[in-house]
Amino acid sequence: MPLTLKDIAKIAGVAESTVSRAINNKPGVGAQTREKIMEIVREHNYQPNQLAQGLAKRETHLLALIVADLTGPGYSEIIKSMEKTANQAGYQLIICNTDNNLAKEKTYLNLVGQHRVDGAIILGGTLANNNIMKLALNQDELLVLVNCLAEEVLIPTVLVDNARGGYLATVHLLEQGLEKIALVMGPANDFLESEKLNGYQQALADYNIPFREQLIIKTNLSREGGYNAFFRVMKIDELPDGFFVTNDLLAIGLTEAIKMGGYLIPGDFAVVGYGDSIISAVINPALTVVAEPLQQLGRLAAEYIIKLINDQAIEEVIRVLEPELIIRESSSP
Amino acid sequence: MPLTLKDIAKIAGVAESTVSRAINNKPGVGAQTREKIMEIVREHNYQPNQLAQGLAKRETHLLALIVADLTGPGYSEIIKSMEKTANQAGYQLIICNTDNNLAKEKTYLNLVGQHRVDGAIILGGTLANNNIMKLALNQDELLVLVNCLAEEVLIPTVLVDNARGGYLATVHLLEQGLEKIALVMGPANDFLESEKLNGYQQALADYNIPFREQLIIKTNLSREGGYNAFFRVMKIDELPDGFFVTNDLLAIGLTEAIKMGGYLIPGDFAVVGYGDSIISAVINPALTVVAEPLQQLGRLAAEYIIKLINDQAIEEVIRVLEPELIIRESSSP
DNA sequence: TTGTAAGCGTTATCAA
DNA sequence: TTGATAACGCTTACAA
Repeated sequence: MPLTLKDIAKIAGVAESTVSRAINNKPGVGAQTREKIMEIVREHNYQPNQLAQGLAKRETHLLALIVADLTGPGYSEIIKSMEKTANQAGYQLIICNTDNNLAKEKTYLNLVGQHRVDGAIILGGTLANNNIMKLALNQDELLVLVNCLAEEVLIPTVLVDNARGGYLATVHLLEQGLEKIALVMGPANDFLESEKLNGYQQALADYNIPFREQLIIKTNLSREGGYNAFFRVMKIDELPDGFFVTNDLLAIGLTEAIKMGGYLIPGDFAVVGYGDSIISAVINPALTVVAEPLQQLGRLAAEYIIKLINDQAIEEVIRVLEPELIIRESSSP
Repeated sequence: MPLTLKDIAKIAGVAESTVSRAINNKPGVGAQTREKIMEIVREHNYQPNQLAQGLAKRETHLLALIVADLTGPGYSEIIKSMEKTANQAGYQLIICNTDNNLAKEKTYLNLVGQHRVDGAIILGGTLANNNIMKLALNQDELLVLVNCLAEEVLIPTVLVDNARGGYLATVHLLEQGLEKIALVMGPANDFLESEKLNGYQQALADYNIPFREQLIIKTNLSREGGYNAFFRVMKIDELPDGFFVTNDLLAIGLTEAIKMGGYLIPGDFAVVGYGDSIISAVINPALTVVAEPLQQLGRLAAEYIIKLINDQAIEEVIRVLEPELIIRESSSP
């Protein structure tokens, strides 16, 4: 059973309030008394009970990290940097993996409502907008969104400019002299995916290349999806000369299919992927990719929620980060 | 400001203690009263303040997940399953990324001491045995170890039989008719790595193949490490015919080096890796690997710590899980 | 500068 | 079956 503040007060022969002031570096304690108290605190390695502190101050120093699937691409990196930033400010992150399960998501959002946590960060995933809207509007709960976007309601958000990413990838391929660029992407109802499509279209427009619906392959974000996408595209009348793939798994499948078909990358088809995971470097040839600033994403999200908690102003409510093109072998002639 | 138990009591016209009994399904409340109270609870969507509950009951329903590096191989999968199990039992996981920083590790272990969490799970990493020993011995703190092992002190542990993994990999190569099997591994002071070496040696012994120190390449767990390992091994007098690589990154580097040298896998060199990540399937040719039961690892760890918290007996204090060999192209003739 | 005492929202003990 | 009331460990007016 650890020592309590009361114990320390007794040992020091002062009142509890004096000890409280001393350990919280608050004014109103004589230098002598303060030193004496701190001495005892050190000696006994006293640690305040944060539960009691939380109850009295009505704060937990806990943050909920709500994520649909912890194993998502780049999430470890994002979370690591998030945790680091939060920790430096004295906050801890609670893992809330919703498994895309609406009931679980609701339960977790409730943590915020119950004042179990001081705020929540929602990372990626399709948003159950209703839940979030309720939370954000009806109550004064603190939320930050990362790599996803809420409709109809303004919530502080940090995300990567996926349209820009799509634009960069497509322009890069166009600059290689290619004109028939296929886009292999996930479901278009996913906001992140549709943004990449927008960027793709914008690039074509800027280069006066007509948009062809046939070249857009929407599939599920899996290896098989990528694999089949290639053979689907090979059935159209005019074959593509390059591919922009919006996801790692898709890229794996696609490149396998290309090789399986006896074609060369980038000789027959140039390929640009999305997300700079280890996978893109392992794929042969090494994949040119649009890289997202994962660490920055995590850090900013943590900074945002902590600012919110401390009633500090946030410069940009929707903070958009720039992706970067990393050129490797799969796209150079 | 959410409703409190007091508010409910006032509305129901009963004492707080009665409400407490009712919502906690405790005996000593008349059926009528109970129903009336629960009605009001539902109507107002009352949620008990868990901080206050924790203070009164001296439990937080929080678990610390202490990990050296969140981005470790397979950790997402382990953690996901851990979180699921914990959550089903009403516990939440707090992320504690130590960054291999002893000071941070100490701080985090303190969470347990401060009764900020009910228990802690330590996942992988080199152990600062001193810290843990103190915690486990001096105080009655609750700890579970996953994929690491404490010396000198008995702490409930869940881990994969890495010696068995090394054995399986080596025997598989031997069964292919190979006799000169090189082992590319990380630093031998890492318990997990040295276990794999043990398994390797046992396999050789069982097949009456002499152990040759030359064939053991110890390097850092990186892509470059794997790459250089190949060229180091090519300098010895009698070349190997197969490789057992204990890590994904090493495998990437090694296969690159083999191809760079103009050799074929498995024609010239068979390769077996460790850990069934997506990477092993991407490497060309697809890698035969020793796969670890990641989900089981996470689930059991959570179950263990919860049992510990509830004073339930644990069947095996050190629970050893079996790895499994997944045969792909890199090792078949 | 220091102490007293009332909260924070529960649970638990003991009477009634 | 119920209700007061004292904890739990800390913060914070308000007094002294």
